[in-house]
Amino acid sequence: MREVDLKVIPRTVLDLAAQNLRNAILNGVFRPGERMVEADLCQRLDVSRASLREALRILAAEKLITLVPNRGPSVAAISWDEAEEIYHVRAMLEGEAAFRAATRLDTAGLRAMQSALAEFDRAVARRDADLQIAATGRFYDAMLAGCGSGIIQELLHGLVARITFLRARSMRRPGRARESATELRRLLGALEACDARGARAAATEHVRLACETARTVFDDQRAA
Amino acid sequence: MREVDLKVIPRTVLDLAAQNLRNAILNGVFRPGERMVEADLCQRLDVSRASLREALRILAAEKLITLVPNRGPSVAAISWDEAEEIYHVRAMLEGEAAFRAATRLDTAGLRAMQSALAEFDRAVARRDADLQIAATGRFYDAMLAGCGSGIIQELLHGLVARITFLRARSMRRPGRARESATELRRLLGALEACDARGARAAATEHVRLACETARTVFDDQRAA
DNA sequence: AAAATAAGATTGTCAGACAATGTTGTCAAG
DNA sequence: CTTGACAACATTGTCTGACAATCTTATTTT
Repeated sequence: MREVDLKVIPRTVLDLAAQNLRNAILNGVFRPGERMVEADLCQRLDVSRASLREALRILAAEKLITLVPNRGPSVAAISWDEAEEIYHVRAMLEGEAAFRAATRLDTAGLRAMQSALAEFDRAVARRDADLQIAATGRFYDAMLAGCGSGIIQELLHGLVARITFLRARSMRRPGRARESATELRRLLGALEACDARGARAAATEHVRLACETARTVFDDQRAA
Repeated sequence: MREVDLKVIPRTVLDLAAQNLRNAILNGVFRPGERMVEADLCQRLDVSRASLREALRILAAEKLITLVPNRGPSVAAISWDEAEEIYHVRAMLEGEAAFRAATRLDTAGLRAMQSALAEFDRAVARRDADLQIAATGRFYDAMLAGCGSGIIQELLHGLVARITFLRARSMRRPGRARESATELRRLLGALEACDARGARAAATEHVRLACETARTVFDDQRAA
């Protein structure tokens, strides 16, 4: 018998509000830098101000919004320098995660990555950028889950969330998706071969290229 | 004329409450795993429940406390595996920070590190573990401030806070302080010589040794 | 002793209030 | 016409009080 997580996470109003807000921000419902008004959010999310403010604290901790006393919340606006730093650290951490995953990933983990990659390919064929992002997410989640470090997993999750914006735009860049697929395939290949160093190299290289693409995306957007 | 940060940070009740709680936890006023009662904290901190709960969200985001719905807050209890992961990631990030600092640190930064190290020596002579911790903190803060990556700085700050407990105990370990001083001196030497690789090596090695000491400390404490 | 139950404690959530602070628009002076 | 002062308005910071949902503990029953 398989142990499926029975512990049902109690979904509090607050959690839901935070989740909804998070999604809204990640999906670009609010524009970076845009100010948010508590009363307004309360109405839209249908929660009390007390609960909303707790939710805001959560998002602020995730750096998805900025909370300045007496000025209220605003959607976090990231500078390129900051984004670049994130990509850099991400490269390090993801490289390390890949390195570790190479010797720790079990069959189930590998299969999950393979299936995510297959889905990515389908998404590329269909030119569905959102699905591509989702598939990449699953691909990495599988790897991180099997890398043996909850801390790395946790840090990466936080960092990646902060550059979702750029990732989404990057995927829409012509040619980037196919390029990305090649890189992921190389990473997965290294993992399957238990080639830790190769996996690290593939992972860091992938992030490096993603960073380059993000750079042009960032500039383009700035122009507009 | 020197630019001193004029921007006075508005100190809200909530910030103060969070700060006080944070200090209390880091200083071991509460024991790991101990449950906290909101009403109780409200009285002690003299804030309303609404404000307190926001403060709790902040600490939860910092992983200093755990918040389980319907069960309230409890002081975070860390397992050795988790602590080891933190040390490992910390080694990576601090190594990278040192590497970058080697070519970016200015004279003022170096002087700050030197002065922190001097203070550390005095603390060692006096066998004042708390002062040692504080001096190490200043030492690293100076390095991180000059490493050119706010992200690394931010991540390290969060990680280190989660192992304060172990660090404090480790410093009290006979011989560890002096050993630590030697390692820091080596790191600073590399930075002064702009030897990036040497700096990285020194930094990671320092963390590695700290991790080993922490390990024995953790076990000892477990026995009691 | 184990299970069921009741009483008490604690949290989740809301509504409403008010002072402090920030924002905006108006108007007069330079 | 810009600049500054000032009033009017909007928004946030914080508190109080409340009540149902949930957890914990003590008590009773089997």
